[in-house]
Amino acid sequence: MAKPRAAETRKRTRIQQEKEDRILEAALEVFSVHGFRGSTIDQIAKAADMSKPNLLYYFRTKEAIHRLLIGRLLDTWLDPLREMKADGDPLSEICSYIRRKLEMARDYPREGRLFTNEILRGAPHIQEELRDLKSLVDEKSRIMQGWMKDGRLAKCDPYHLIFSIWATTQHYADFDVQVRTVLGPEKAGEGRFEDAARYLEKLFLEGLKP
Amino acid sequence: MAKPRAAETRKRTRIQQEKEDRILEAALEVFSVHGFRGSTIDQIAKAADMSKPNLLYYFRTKEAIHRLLIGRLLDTWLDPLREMKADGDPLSEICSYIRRKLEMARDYPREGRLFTNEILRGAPHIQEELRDLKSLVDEKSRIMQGWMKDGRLAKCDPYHLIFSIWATTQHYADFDVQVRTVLGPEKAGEGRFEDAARYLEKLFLEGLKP
DNA sequence: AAAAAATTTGATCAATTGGTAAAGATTACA
DNA sequence: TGTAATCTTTACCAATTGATCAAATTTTTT
Repeated sequence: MAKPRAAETRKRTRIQQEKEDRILEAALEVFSVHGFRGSTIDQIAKAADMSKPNLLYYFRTKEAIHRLLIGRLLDTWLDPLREMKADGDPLSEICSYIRRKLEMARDYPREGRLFTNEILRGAPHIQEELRDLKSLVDEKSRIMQGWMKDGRLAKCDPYHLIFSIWATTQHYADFDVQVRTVLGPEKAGEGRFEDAARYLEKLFLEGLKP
Repeated sequence: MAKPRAAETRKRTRIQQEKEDRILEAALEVFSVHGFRGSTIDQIAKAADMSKPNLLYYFRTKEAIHRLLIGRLLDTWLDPLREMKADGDPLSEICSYIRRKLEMARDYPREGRLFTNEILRGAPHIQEELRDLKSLVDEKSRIMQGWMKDGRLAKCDPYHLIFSIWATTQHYADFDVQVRTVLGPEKAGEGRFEDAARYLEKLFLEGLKP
């Protein structure tokens, strides 16, 4: 072939595998901070330690990289919510959900910010996924309403309950700079996530018990 | 004068006043969605319905517009927290704080998103203001700790308590698209803010009562 | 080791972008 | 009403940016 574009080749070579990973890692770093329009291919190439044409050999366009990252993200982003099961104890189910979301904010803050960037922009690339999200939330809301009817969970709006869990946990990824500045040097260590978990657990446990 | 730049003129003319307002309004609209780097002067000029050089007659640079918006924002952003007074009833003070923050998310969502954009980017332009924020939060935290010691508020980490209020209220500005999609056509009307207020009030009231 | 395939690079391009210069149009005011 | 100050526009510039191409280099396969 005269000029193979990496993605078009049948099976992925060792180099392809490695370079693509490096590009995606670099792109996540850059996109999560500057957003799509605010990021340049040069920036990403530099972060991946390769030349711009070389990067474009693996991904035809900037958008292709972004699309792949976003797609990959949404795939795993909702797993914690999916795991919430109707046959568990309501308050424990909610607490584990909070804990899992908080772990994601701690372990994958860049993915979280990538998502927030996208939503802030009006979610132009993920309209469809947002509709999937809606049906998942609808389903889990019905579960919660069942719990409320049985008197095992305080009566409240399950949608806003879910929003409040998303908001309080995602906050530690998106507003990380602010959180660390406000906590100050002594309280801003990695222990802040445990402090947050302890506080949130108490808030939701007391706030939602029937 | 050969070529006066509007800002340098002694007193502001009628036209200056009006045009600058229009520019700032347009810039808020654009910046709050696309962030600083993602926004172009052309976009802003178009939104303000004037030519690019005309816009640049009033503000020398894109950054000057952004700086002014950010500065103006931070000035009022913390007012709700400042209003929280030690001599009120703890739970009512916290509830009013939540209500005020929620009103800001409803009435000034663009300002909220402008702020979030800035923080997501690592807050490059507001390091100083963030330190002011810290001392305000430190002060209010001490008030809350006093309340806890007196048994008028559940014992918990006051910093994370404040974070959770910021997060849950700001969420309705930043994640507006997601909120409206998930709520669906019937529940996503303006009433969603009252639903949110009702839910949050209950959560924090029950979760934080001693 | 030679041929074939895959990868990398340097030069380059067209479009966009932030910003300027200067001439022309409008407004305020004596 | 005349004129000086203010405002607006047209034309333009230099830098950046997303992307391409062909040639050079490296890796894999035979």
